[in-house]
Amino acid sequence: MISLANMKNLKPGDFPPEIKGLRMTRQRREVLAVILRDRDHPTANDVFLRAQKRMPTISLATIYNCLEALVTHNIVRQVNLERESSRYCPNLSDHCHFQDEKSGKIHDVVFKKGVKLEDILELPKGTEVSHLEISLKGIFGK
Amino acid sequence: MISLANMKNLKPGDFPPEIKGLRMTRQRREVLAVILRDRDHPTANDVFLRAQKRMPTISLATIYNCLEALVTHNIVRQVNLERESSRYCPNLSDHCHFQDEKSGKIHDVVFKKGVKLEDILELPKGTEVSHLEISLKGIFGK
DNA sequence: ATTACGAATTAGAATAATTCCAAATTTCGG
DNA sequence: CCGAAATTTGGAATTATTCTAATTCGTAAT
Repeated sequence: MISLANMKNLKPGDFPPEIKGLRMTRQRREVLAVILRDRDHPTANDVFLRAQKRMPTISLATIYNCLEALVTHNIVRQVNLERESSRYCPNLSDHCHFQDEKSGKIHDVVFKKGVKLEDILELPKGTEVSHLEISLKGIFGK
Repeated sequence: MISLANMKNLKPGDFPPEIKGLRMTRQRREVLAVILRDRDHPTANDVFLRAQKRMPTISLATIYNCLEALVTHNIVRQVNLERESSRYCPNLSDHCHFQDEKSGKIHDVVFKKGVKLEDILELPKGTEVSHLEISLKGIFGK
């Protein structure tokens, strides 16, 4: 599992073993470190501003490139809420997203144990789900 | 219930009674008629192209204005799939959307009878859901 | 019916997020 | 260490959507 701890002393070439076919660059390492550090579902621009602190020459285009690479390699998940800009999330376990209308904060929400999609939805025989996104908005309790 | 049939001879001022506080204009009537006619989840631009056939002077800005009015009055539902442009759906009953990767077509999918959100998700006490969107992608069976 | 006023329409400009481009740089296997 | 292939970069381009300000329209009250 990739964690902030593993990231700290990562050098080029040190990509965690589960990541195949993805070159390690300083920029990708930094983008991933930013996303693992504060797990607050930052936008590409948020990531850009944070990455710039430690790497002042990084460009926004690179942020987008890195994020795309991390997303297509299933290291990071892209989260789309309504028409807002995409956000990025290092939590790879099954979960959905709840945006609190008061604070704007996004919370990860997990499924109850044993819940299966086919128990919930009327899907025709032979349907294959490759992608599922559930997003909620409202007042988040607690 | 609003239907295409009701729409046909609608004159200004003839807005269906369940719609309060929304002025009836030729443009809104046409936009609504387009959405009710082919229930294929058109984008704003799709609606524009179709509305233009019967109303050649209508502008895209008006399409957006009308759609916004219809959406905020709960006459039409706005559907967001990934980063694509918004689509519009006249089906107001609880349902979610499945985009078939082969055809690109979007299918309405309903919940199994008796399924409640709180049975599915771990939501903290006091959570109030004001908006829920579930979207799926894959191969749609049948 | 006519009026008046707030609301809606329009074309075009503006914005925001994201993608594209082409040149310079970097990574990494051999 | 070398070289091919991938990546980074700044800036331009694109796309969906929103904004603006002038004109027109819908409707409630006369």
